[in-house]
Amino acid sequence: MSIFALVDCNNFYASCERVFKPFLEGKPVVVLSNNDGCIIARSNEAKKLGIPMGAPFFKWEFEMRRNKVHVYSSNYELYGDMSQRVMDVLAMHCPDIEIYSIDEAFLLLDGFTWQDLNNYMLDLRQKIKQWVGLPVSIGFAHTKTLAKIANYMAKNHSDSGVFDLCDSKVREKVLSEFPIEKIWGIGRQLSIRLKDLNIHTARDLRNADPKRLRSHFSVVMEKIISELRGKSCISLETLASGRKQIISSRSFGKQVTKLEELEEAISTYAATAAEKLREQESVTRNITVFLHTNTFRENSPQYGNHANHKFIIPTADTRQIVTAAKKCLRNIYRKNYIYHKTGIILQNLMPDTVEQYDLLTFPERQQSKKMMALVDSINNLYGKDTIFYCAQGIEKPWLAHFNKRTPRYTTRWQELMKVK
DNA sequence: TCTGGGGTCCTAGGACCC
DNA sequence: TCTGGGGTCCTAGGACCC
Repeated sequence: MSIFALVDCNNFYASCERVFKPFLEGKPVVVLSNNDGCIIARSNEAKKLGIPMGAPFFKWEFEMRRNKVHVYSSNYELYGDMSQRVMDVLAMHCPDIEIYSIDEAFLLLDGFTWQDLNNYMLDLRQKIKQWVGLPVSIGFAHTKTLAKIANYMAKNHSDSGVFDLCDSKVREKVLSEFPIEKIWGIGRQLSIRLKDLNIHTARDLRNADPKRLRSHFSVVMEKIISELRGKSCISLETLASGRKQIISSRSFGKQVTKLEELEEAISTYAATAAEKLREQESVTRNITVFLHTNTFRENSPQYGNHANHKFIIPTADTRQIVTAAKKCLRNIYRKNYIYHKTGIILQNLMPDTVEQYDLLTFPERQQSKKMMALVDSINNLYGKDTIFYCAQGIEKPWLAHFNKRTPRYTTRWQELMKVK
């Protein structure tokens, strides 16, 4: 039987802020989303104050000030870099690693069973704390779904920060008390329907009839049951397989009504998406552009729409993608609305090596690739947006704001920490 | 003034083909 | 005048995840 570990950083964004501000240790910390809109990360102290995940900042501002909560805008560049450092340490300790999200990774420990896994994981945890400065929790078990549960236990019911769910007696006890809505893949809707069937705990679900539940729900539910039984159905996806779609969108930092501003915004997002596309060495065949007003403002007139463009020859050229995106935007733009958000989705991605040559466009395509490679290399060397497309705008009045962002200590020379 | 952003997978249903 | 059955592909929408 295989053994999977799930390594998960504790309160990742809040912990990243603490690395560079040690005085935050033991104090409540929260991190906000774009535009300082919602609370998206909380330290344990902030959780204890009852501040919920995803709550709008303005509703909690007073309460947080009263409790001296330290509030930061999100600093994705910093978090991305810190994440990379954690993943590097993990990769040094286990060759089979799947980076599942910015703060989580699965490890396949099959080759390590000759030693005491618990000690190996304790040591790994200690090294990440010492070398990167971040606290992590590690759970391990025979399937990924069980490893998720083990990780929950490590985080909430273990002093060491490591939890072993391989032992059948321990597993039986944990599953019998583990609520279904906390199981990986069971969200709000599914847990309501499962409870109607008198299934309340992970043990109840494990003991249920997989075929019957498959007909009630879907093949996903059948897999979850197998995983709970210790039969691995969800394998480790070690290859960076490349995304199947790329989205780039943001809410605006102010009210936007003019087409010109929307065009700048969509050009900016299109350029970002195209960069990501080239990074994973893909081309897109199909893009969707959407825009909409603020659905929370029920009293102002609402409008939302989307438009599609197909490329005859798949592309990763920012110029083509920006042009197509602007064309889509003009098709769906209507005057006299206050817009809140626009964005672009690149779909039907394929490797850029699979080229459908066209006798006439071949040379043009080679030029395009060279041009884009040059732009990317300049921006990689000297920093993002060293050169950019005029269509993206210069002043960008529509840009989201981050009023409480900390310096990007690890990725910008100008923002390097100063020691006095 | 102020409510995030970026993903995946599955299913149902329509269009189309033979 | 009548109109089956099987298959594929695509899209929209729902549910979930971090």
